[in-house]
Amino acid sequence: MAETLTAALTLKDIARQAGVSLATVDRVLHNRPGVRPDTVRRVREAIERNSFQPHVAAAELARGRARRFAFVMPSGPNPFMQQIEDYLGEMSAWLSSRRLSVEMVATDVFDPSVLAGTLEGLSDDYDGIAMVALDHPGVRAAIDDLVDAGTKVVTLVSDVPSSRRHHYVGIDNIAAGRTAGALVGRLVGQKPGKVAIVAGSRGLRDHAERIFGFNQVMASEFAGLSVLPVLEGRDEDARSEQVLARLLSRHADIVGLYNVGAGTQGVATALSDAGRDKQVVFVGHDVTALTRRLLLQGVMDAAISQNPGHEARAAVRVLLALARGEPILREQEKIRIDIVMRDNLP
Amino acid sequence: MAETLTAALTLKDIARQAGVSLATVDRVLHNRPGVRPDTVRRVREAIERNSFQPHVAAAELARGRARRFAFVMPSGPNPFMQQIEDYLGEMSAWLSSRRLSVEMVATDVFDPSVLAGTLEGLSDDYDGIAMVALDHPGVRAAIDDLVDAGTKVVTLVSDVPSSRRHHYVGIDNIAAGRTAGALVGRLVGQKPGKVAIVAGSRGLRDHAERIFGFNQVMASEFAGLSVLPVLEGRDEDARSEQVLARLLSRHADIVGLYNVGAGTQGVATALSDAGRDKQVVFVGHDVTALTRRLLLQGVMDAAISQNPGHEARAAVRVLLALARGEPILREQEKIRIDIVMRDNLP
DNA sequence: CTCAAAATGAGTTGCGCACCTCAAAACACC
DNA sequence: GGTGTTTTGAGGTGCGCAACTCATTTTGAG
Repeated sequence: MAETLTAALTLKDIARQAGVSLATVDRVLHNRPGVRPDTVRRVREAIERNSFQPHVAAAELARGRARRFAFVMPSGPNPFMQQIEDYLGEMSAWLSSRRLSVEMVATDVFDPSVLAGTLEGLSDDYDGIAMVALDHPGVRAAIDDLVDAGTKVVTLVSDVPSSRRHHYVGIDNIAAGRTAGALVGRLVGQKPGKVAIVAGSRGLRDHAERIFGFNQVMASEFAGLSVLPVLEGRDEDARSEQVLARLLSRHADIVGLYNVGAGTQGVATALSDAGRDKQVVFVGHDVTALTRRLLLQGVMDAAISQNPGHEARAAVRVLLALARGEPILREQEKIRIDIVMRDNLP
Repeated sequence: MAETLTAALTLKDIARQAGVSLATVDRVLHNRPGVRPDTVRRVREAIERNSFQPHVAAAELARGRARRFAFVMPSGPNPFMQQIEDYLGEMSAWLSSRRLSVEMVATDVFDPSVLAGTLEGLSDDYDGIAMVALDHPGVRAAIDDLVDAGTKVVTLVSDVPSSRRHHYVGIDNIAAGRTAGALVGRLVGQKPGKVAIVAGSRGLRDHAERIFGFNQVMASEFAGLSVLPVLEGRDEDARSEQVLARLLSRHADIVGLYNVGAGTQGVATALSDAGRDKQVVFVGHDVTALTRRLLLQGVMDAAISQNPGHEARAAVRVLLALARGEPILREQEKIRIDIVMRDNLP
């Protein structure tokens, strides 16, 4: 246990060791011009050698101006997004005691040109941006422009992997689909039969990925179950109910159901009205007031969830770490695929 | 969106508003003596009125001395505890850039008098302590002494609810047991039969609670399954294997198995040797290299997990917030009961 | 060698607060 | 009224760094 106490070095110590002045160390640390490459190397070495870390409190204090972050979210009512906003609200004391400001920017994230237009002016106003974004060339270009302007960008829930965004905060949707598939298969048991899928639209990247993962598992491991063609409910209750009701009436041997997106209320209603809510294994996404109730009632059997509170906080922490040049705790910021059943409801 | 920019008030502003000097505000803020009750009230009101938050970076910088935390953990090899240590190691950059020191203190947490003795001297050396503690009167008294001395105390993994510890970082073990029960019951399906339980010891609080929750669910919802008396494996592989092997040979109709604690290798071996690893639904705890392999092989069907990385980080964050007098983000620090199956392995 | 440009040293200021001292004022009590 | 005690004001210092200014030295091109 003879660990030497972390010496609490300061910039001054580094300057002395490197044989330069404080100003030069400061220039190196902030990549400012006016330092010979050889000198840069010497300073970097001194920093490495002592594994020196600038005192974040001192740095933050000296900065003066506060950092401003924006969350670009879909306009219109959406319980999941609403939860993210709520959790940000709960952080307000945490944020203000760090002189951080977080603002919400609502826009039509489903229209690439509208979204790209919204993003355009933002880099002047904000140090960092978290966004729920569509994967589209126009959006990709807008993101890259933000990055070039020095703004930190993280994608939230839905990724744009082809862009140069700094980080993605969300789940692996293929794995989520696989998990849903395994749950449906296992919970159905030995019983052979058909499995239905209700999605918002096959065009949404995350939905497509989930369906892909789901089918993967069904095909490879549950030969007794045959998957019916995907129904498109457009994430709306009325339409989801309608298309599912028709399917149920045509197939008496449906034993499993995977609801990929929203429209959960409609799906549940169709099941109940057909009097088959107890026989069909029903797996969906996200823990909301509704899915919570359906789980407790036994209508839903499991929900695949990405913790929205975690996502909101992770996005803020990642933006902050990026802005400060701190390393990101990858393990901490990774969003896990939660399986939520009645007894481990959060 | 006409939200007025958070005014970034300072102590000086509060002093002016309350009509007192900086020194008096400082006294109120730190509960130092020498201020008339009426004046205290005026200052408090000014703080409330502006919902003023001291700038944590400035406070931290002005403090000077670093904060020291200790993790009191069981000595001897224990993969779960090892993981917590590893995750703390991954935080080292984060810690040192905040001038925080975290030290590990190994002790025999299962011997109340040894543990109490270890805790005794610690309050002089540390500002905060996270501990894996037994629920025992002697330990409770030692914890209360620490709290009285001004040290912040959080219990980790295993709680001592009767003590005055400031916070518990860990899961609700009854709910964990219920979740395990629901999983075994659901995954077994319609098949009737018997269910075995292997625990470390019925004397451990967390094991007892898990068994309680498990039995609760089995009794109320899976009438077709009968639970056999609990086997005690002392968390050792050899003994767990031995007792389970004997049980398997006596009961040909075992369809489910709940392994409450460690000794997982022994349990798996017993199952495999009996050639029944595919027929018996096997649910256990924690994601380790071993359980990961068993899940992938299909020997284990699900693992109930409490994210050790999250627990380590949450303990540090809670200690820090307590030491600074900041509010705790309860939602963030809550440890969830994760259901881990093959497809959502983290 | 000369001169401009680049690199560097030296120094200052201020961020917002904790923590300290010392003196002055207000107060309580007899 | 005097005495001792409590409360308050005023002020200073320093934490470690960012972000500047300005003077000086070094470098390279011609």
